[in-house]
Amino acid sequence: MTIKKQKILDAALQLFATHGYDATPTSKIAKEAGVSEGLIFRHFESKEKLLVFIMDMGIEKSLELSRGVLSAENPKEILKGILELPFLIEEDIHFWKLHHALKLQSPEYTDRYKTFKDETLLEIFSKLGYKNPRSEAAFMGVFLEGLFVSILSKQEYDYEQLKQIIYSKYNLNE
Amino acid sequence: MTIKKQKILDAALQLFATHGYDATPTSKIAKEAGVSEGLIFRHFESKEKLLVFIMDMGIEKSLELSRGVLSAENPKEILKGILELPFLIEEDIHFWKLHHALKLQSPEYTDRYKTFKDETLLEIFSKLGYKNPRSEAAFMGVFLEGLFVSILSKQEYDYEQLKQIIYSKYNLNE
Amino acid sequence: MTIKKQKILDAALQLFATHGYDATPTSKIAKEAGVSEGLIFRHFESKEKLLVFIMDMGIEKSLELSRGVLSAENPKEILKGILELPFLIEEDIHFWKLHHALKLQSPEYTDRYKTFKDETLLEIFSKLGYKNPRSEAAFMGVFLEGLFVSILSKQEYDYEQLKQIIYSKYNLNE
Amino acid sequence: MTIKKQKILDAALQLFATHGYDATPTSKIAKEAGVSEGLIFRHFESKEKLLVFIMDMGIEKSLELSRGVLSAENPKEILKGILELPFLIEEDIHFWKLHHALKLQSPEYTDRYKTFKDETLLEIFSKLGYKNPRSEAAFMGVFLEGLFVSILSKQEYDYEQLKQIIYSKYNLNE
DNA sequence: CATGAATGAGATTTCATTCAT
DNA sequence: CATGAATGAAATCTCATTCAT
Repeated sequence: MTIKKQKILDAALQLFATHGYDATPTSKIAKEAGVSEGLIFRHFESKEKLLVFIMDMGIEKSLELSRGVLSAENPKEILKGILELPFLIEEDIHFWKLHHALKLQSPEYTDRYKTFKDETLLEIFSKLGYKNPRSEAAFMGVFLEGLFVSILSKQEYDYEQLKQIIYSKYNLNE
Repeated sequence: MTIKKQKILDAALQLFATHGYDATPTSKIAKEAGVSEGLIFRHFESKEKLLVFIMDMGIEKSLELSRGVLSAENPKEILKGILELPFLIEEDIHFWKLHHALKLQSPEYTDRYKTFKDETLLEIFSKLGYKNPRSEAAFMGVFLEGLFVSILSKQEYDYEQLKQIIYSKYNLNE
Repeated sequence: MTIKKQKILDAALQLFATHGYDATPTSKIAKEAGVSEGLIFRHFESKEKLLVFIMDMGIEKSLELSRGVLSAENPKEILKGILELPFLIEEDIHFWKLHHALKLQSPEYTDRYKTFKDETLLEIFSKLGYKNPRSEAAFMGVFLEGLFVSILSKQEYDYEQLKQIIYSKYNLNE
Repeated sequence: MTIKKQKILDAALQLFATHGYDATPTSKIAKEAGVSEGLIFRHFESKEKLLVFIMDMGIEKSLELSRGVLSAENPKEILKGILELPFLIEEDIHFWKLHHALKLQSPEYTDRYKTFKDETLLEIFSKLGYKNPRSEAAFMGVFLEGLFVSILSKQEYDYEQLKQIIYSKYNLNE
């Protein structure tokens, strides 16, 4: 990976996240990256493949991070870890903004992560012995989704108290 | 409102929602609406003003609907009503998809609704006598946000059970 | 057919014929036609479809002309007519230059005419009662091909004498 | 001549012949030759000089071949030899396809061969004692041209019979 | 001799917008 | 009110060529 290729990736991610994929011309990416416009196409063939590359990389990284969190032994620890995940997006905020923007209108770019998330939650609550794990997984899925969006849109909630509500619901404080 | 103007609005909303504002050319709107491209500009001046028109109309309608729900006397009834709101979007699914898509990347089009929602929730939980209404409002805000997104993205959860979790949390079943 | 659309066709045919399809940018066509570059694509969608349109039109016109010549009663008159065809290309010289240029490298644009020509020659010599009509058709096909190319490349031959050689071969003089 | 230089020549000739000079990017030549794009320019300076090199080489080879054929003593033998020339192009089919493609639209690359051909034919028929050698040369020129094109475009004629027609015309069977 | 990253000019195409009818 | 021809700016993409290694 040459420096310039990396600069293109950085610039593209930031611009796609901030203004949207369709609203971002390759000329702007090139300028932001300090690179000729042609180089984008030498490295990525097309604007869309650049997007795919960015999404694949980001999802791969996220999956790795998530798998780390989920490798804990104690199921309650895993649940605590999952609750922390939304707060770990800060450093990848651009990726997650883009991810979120694509989710509804171009789900093909984000499906891989969605599948992983759904399956993981279901597994967790099965392991925890809930009699209706599917229902609990749904609740957590919905709540986590809302948490993600709230953090992404910089809602100024008291997130510690929010977490407490979940902690007491699942007896995570003991 | 002539028939053709309405057709333009319908086509634009559907296309903006499905593919995104930037990814939708006016030519496609015109074709979908069965109308000449020029007519769009005669009625709405510019593509952006067409978007603003659509968003304003949609938000107005939503506020009206919400105000209906919120006019109930009993605060618990209001809360029940709020919980139903995410399920009422089905018929305005295009508007809400678009709303959601704009929220993060072009918040200027959606701020009016957001402000309304935040203030309303806070007021409800104050009325209900919670000692920390801001915190409960945050929880419900986050949960509702997740619920919206889940419904928008056609997640096949068992939403009745989900509601029950909230119902028991706030003793809405009595 | 608006005037400008016709101007585009004229300019494109002339430039494609003179410099080749690939060597002719649409910007040059637009300038030559006195038209905005975008208009080319409004009318023809793509540069290649513009080429197809030109070729189809030209072939249609040629087939019509040819059918006129071939409608004579007397088979010898028909043969005379065929021999005149290469000399009728002067007014469509641009089309035929382009036709010739595409024949070997992009035969898909010219096949329709080729098929017509082959079948017609065979039919003629069958009607004339030659015992080996296929062979005579081949000879005339080859000779006509050479004649076309020679005229296209402005070879300064004495074409009257050339015709005489064929006339005496097939006894067309009596 | 290094192996790689030769590979570039082979690939370029094949691609120029098949798709045309303008339609062939240097990147494709490089890929086809299994060579870096830069190497093309190290060896040939520019794409156009590569074309010139190819054409000059090919014409030189053709002239040599032709001179062999024409060195026969008996003028009728020479004529027979000339009639065979179109059938010798099989092994240089790519060169001749390219030659043919350039003839009308970029004659500067092919003039050398044309001049040679015209002068040679005239000389032959003068030596053979025809009273109108120019006219016979024209006829043969036209016929040969047609023969070349027919063979290049893989027309499935019975070429033996075609040759016989010429053989009897010039009493070459004696 | 050879590579491959990089450029910049230009090619094709798209698209919001204008305007005469 | 409505059309559709036309524009011009900008978007995506291509490609011959250069250059450091």
